[in-house]
Order: sequence, then C-alpha cells, then structure tokens
Amino acid sequence: METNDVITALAALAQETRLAVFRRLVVAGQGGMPAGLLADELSVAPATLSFHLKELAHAGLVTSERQGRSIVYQAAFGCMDGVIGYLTLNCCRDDRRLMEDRDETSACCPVGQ
Amino acid sequence: METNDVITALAALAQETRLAVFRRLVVAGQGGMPAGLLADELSVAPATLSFHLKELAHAGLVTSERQGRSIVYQAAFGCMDGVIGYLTLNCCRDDRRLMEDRDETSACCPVGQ
DNA sequence: GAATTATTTTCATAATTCGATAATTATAAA
DNA sequence: TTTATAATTATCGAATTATGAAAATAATTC
Repeated sequence: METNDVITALAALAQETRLAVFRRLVVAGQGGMPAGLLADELSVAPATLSFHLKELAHAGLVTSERQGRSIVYQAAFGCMDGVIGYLTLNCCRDDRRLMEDRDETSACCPVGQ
Repeated sequence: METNDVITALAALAQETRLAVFRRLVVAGQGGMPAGLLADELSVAPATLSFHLKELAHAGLVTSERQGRSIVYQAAFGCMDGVIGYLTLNCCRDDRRLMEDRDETSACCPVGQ
C-alpha cells in the first residue's frame, strides 16, 4: 500500500462520524448494511451520511452495491489490513512489524530500542 | 485508548509532512532527533515543521526535550501501539485482533467472514 | 403511469487546515 | 553585552471540510 493511499485512509477514519460508520460496518461483516439503516442506527442525517460514505468509498475503505432500492455498504477489510500493515511496518518498532513489501523509501524501524 | 484519542492521532498522521516526520522519528529511534535536522532532511521550513510537530505532540505521537539550543523530538512508540491496537481491535476482523481492553461500546469484530 | 421509498446531489454556510512570512523567545558563543 | 543559532509563535490568505436543507435520481409498489 502506498503512502498516499494510507494518508487518504487515515484522513477518512480521522472523523468521528466516519469512524463510527466504519466500525458499524465492521460489526456488520461482509454482508454489510444499507445506508438507511446506518443512518438510523447512528442518528446521522441521510445526506450527511451519504457524504461520509462517499469519503470512505473514495479512500477504498468501503464498497457498495445496490440491493433493490437500498444501497448496501460493506467494510473493505483488505484495505484496512493494508493500512494497519503500513503503520506496523513503517511507524512501529515492535514485534508486530511485517517485513514484507518494504521498499527503499520505507522507514527502517529500529528494533528493541 | 479512547476513540477520540485515536481520531486525534489518525488526523495527525493523515498529512504528508507529518507522516514523513513521524516516520523519520521512528527511524531515529528512542534517541530522537532535533527539529533543525528534521527540517533539513525533510526540506520543510522551520516554522512549518514546528506547526506540524506541535500537532503531533498534541496527538501524543511525539515527545520532546531541550538539549542545549536544540529541541530533540522522539516518536512516542507507545502511542502508536495504542492506535494500532485500537484499529486492530475495532476495525478489523483478522487474527491480529487483540481481545483485551474491549469495552461495551467497542465494535465486536466478526471473525472469519 | 403515479406514488412511495431510498439515496445522492447540489447549494450555502461555517469552521478548520496548511503553508508562507515576519516577529519573538531561548540558548550559546564571542 | 552583543551576536548568532535554534525553534516557536503570530498572522494572513487560499483551500478544504462538515453540516443541513432542498432538489434530483433510482427502484419498487400500487
């Protein structure tokens, strides 16, 4: 995952409503849930929710598909894995660090200091 | 780590310059490095860097201490661990999830879906 | 086809963010 | 005490972001 993609994803999650939306979608699992139900459960105005869902989708953190007259959103677990992988690889120094996909511009995390 | 703290940290990292600063400090390790050297290496104007360091400090992601006429900044590895722990716990569904520190408002991540 | 439901788009407004420049504070050296 | 170095603070303008209200689009049901 590229640095710019990570920045976009972090920016998307760094907002109260969007983080709540994403967390709710994580709980919903792969089946996802329709925008209207999300709006109800989180008490967010439909237009506001739509704005935030668009941000999350732009960041690659959610996908969507129409089901009847609803549009069902799903958390993009793979994207989140990428974000966490990046942070673990480049912004940590602990044992969870992954040693794959490191390029020459990546930070080389000092271990055990 | 509280949701609001995570949001603050994510917002701090979701900016090109600040992410670069933090990554450089991770590479520097616990010894950290002075603001001036950071500014030189990253080609950021001192005032701009200072602004971003303040943001990172406010988010708890860096600490600082004066050494002579320099101010040395260090990555706050513990804070970063907290952020990754939160994301892993609340925003993932994979095996890295930690099962500790979950409270009743936390998302319960579905596993294996 | 008309009415209904679900969602998105558009628009206006308020608030925040970022980068640049200039001025200020703090430390050290001459 | 003057001078130089290191960093922060203050201020401005441009750009972005968040929110709510109203209008528009899309799919279903009657």
